[in-house]
Amino acid sequence: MPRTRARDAESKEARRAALLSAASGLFETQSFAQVTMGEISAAAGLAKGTAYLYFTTKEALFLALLAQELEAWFDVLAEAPLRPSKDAPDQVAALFAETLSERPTLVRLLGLLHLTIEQNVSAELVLPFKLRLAERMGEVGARIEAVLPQLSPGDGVRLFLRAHALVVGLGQMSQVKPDLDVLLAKPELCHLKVQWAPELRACLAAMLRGW
Amino acid sequence: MPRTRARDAESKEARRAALLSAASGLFETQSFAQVTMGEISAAAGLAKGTAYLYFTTKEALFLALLAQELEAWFDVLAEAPLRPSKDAPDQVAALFAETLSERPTLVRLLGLLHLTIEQNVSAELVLPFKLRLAERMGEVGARIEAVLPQLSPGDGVRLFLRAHALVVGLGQMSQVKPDLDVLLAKPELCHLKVQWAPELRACLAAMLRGW
Amino acid sequence: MPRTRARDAESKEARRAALLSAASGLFETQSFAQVTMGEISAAAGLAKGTAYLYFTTKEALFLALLAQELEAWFDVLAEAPLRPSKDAPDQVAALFAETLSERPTLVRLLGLLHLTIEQNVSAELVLPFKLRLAERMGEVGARIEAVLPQLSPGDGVRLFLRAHALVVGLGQMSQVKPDLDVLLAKPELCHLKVQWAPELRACLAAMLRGW
Amino acid sequence: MPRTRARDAESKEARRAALLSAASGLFETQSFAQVTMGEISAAAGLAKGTAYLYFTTKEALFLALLAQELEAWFDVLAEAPLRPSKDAPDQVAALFAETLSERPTLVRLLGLLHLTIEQNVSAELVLPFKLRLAERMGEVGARIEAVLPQLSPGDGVRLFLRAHALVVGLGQMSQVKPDLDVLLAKPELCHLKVQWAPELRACLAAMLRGW
DNA sequence: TATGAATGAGAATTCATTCAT
DNA sequence: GATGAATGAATTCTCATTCAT
Repeated sequence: MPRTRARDAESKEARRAALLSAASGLFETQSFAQVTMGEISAAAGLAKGTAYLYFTTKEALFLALLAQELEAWFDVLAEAPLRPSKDAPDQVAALFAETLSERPTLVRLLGLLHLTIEQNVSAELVLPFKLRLAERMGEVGARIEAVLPQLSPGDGVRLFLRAHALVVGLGQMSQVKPDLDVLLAKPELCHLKVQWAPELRACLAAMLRGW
Repeated sequence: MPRTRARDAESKEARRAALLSAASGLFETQSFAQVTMGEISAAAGLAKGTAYLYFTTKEALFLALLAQELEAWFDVLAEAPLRPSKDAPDQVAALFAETLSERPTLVRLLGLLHLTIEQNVSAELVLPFKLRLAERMGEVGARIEAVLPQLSPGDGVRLFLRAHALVVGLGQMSQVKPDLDVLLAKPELCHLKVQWAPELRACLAAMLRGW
Repeated sequence: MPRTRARDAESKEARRAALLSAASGLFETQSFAQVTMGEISAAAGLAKGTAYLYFTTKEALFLALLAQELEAWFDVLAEAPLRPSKDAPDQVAALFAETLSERPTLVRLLGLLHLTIEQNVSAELVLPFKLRLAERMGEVGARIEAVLPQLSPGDGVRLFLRAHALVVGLGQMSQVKPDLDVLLAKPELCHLKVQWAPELRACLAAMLRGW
Repeated sequence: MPRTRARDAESKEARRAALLSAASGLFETQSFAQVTMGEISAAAGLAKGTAYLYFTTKEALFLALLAQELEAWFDVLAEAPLRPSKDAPDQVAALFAETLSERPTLVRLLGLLHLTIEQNVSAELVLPFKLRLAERMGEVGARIEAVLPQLSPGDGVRLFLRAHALVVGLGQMSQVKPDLDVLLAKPELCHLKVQWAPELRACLAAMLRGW
């Protein structure tokens, strides 16, 4: 165990990253409630209390993780090829659906943001997160506005918010208990089944076409 | 204490209704986790154990409450005037947004359905709920299909599912902590504010127009 | 369901027997705590409250069951061939071990008698049970005394009490959790394994030889 | 509240011992079920949760208490004077009966071992307990084998197991409810009375004589 | 900075028993 | 005699967070 003390900013940042990485790994196979601060610390090679030197609460830690994941996602969106065309709505919708499908952790964290994370983190901590989020949504949103003539300025950000809502809502609907899933196979109920990615894409595409 | 016993089916139904009503009242001002079975029973004038004669679990009780609320909502939708016209998409969207705005309990229960309720209730109890839900969505969905030429058969049900996702997602986004709400007033962040009803309406209208 | 009322002593006795039989059947596969009065009543085709017309408590019901089982066991012992001989101790020990092996319900009930049953039944109810028990132990005990010269008058009853203690103690020791049973296979621990019937027989035989 | 923290192994052992001592004290006048973890912690001057830093479950705590009591008992047996003689069986029996009479807590814990403790403790925790038990039974058992020619190698351990069964069985039989105890004074029933220590001694002595 | 022992709140559920009808 | 709705007591264990060293 690193009895060594992170003195310089660099090694402190390394500790922080180790904690985030550990949390991310554990969150892949367990729910937010199941992942404990003790496990995260241990997986990062630190003592329980040490985690609290870097993150004020468990929720703050996951907020940082979400910020990291979002940053990476926006990076991808910022470089994605976008060209004005008559099927631009579908292009954009597919871009969202595909890039998010590859990021299940991000999707699950987005489902935690409002109900779990924001409710247990001080406003001072959320503020920079929100500011950065607004910045990047504005930046990438502008690129999207550029290829979709029906979007007015500011609608790019709004698209992100609507997509967020769909991601969260559809995410919940597709997490079905196995024994219930069996029942949903009945012909009367099979219409209630929701496939996350195709549904997200279809919703976004329709929404953009009709914007 | 009411040593009186609900003997006939009628008075038993009254007890059941009293419990649902008590739960509904408590749920208005508290979260699902905060409302306890003890409180519900007491509010209904019954002993703690009595609630379990009518509902196998806390989740089963709230599932029944949701079923009741949904039934009432579908009743309203089934009688709402719907006429084919070029702004039918907006009419339908407005109908959803308005009727749901008046039913905050229903909206919050919908947010509980997949993550909390269905995960803790036996499949046998969910099955009739789902069947009835499918039935009514089919019934009202058909009415909606009739006024929206772009909807194919079955799209009515799909519309309900997509609306459900939006309701849940937007519902979470609009539950903002007061201190955070203050910060969202800043000019850089005000775009992130989500007003539930107008947003739901706009999303649904756009989606239907572009269906 | 028998809405018919047991008026005469005969049909009342039939009800009583039905309850005992139901309890016995359920107790074969479940523990005392797991068997509920509701289950017993239902299995006997009666309502829950009706069981309390025949037995004042759950423990009283099981005391009656034990009395029944004991009576049958004593009947067998009373007719078992017993002949004085130099290996009479082993004969008697074998008789106990074999007849009890065939009566697992009796063995389990004996383990319940002191800790569970007698602690929750009024003394007035235990008295006739004890009197009858003393009577039969005296009766069969005398037969045993007759073939074992080392036994003085009264030692037959004492033998029963000691056998009871062994039955209970060995009974507990042979109920080992499956995962623990695996560990007991180790060479260092295999000596700790106890086989109920052979051990009971060996203990009783040695005890009688050395009486 | 003792915000003081047991830092070194020594003070941690002291905390452990304090918990065991507290549990032992409470168990003297209450049953296992009546003694709560909260009471134990409080009696040890600790918070409820702290007990779980030292023992994974309530049963694990009582298993440790039993181990401690057994260790002390075996220490006494290991140093008890044992000499071969024609009344060695009675000597050994008396040794068991007397030393156990002085240890009512040990006797009651032995009655808990199979039914309550082992059923609720992980096999990993029971294993070292069993191994140590086998070791000490072997050690003291060998001493006993040395003074009793009728015992073959391994019979010492077997003696302990049989004694355990008797201890448990007789222990239950001598825990009679006061009101029942009055009835047992009747001349027809006084034969059913069991005095724990003399009876244990007599049983063991006879068993050893007839081994 | 790092540690890790100490803290303490928090709620669903079962089932023997009763008693009004 | 039969019913069955109503009663209500009772307790473990987890884990985020703190803070003395």
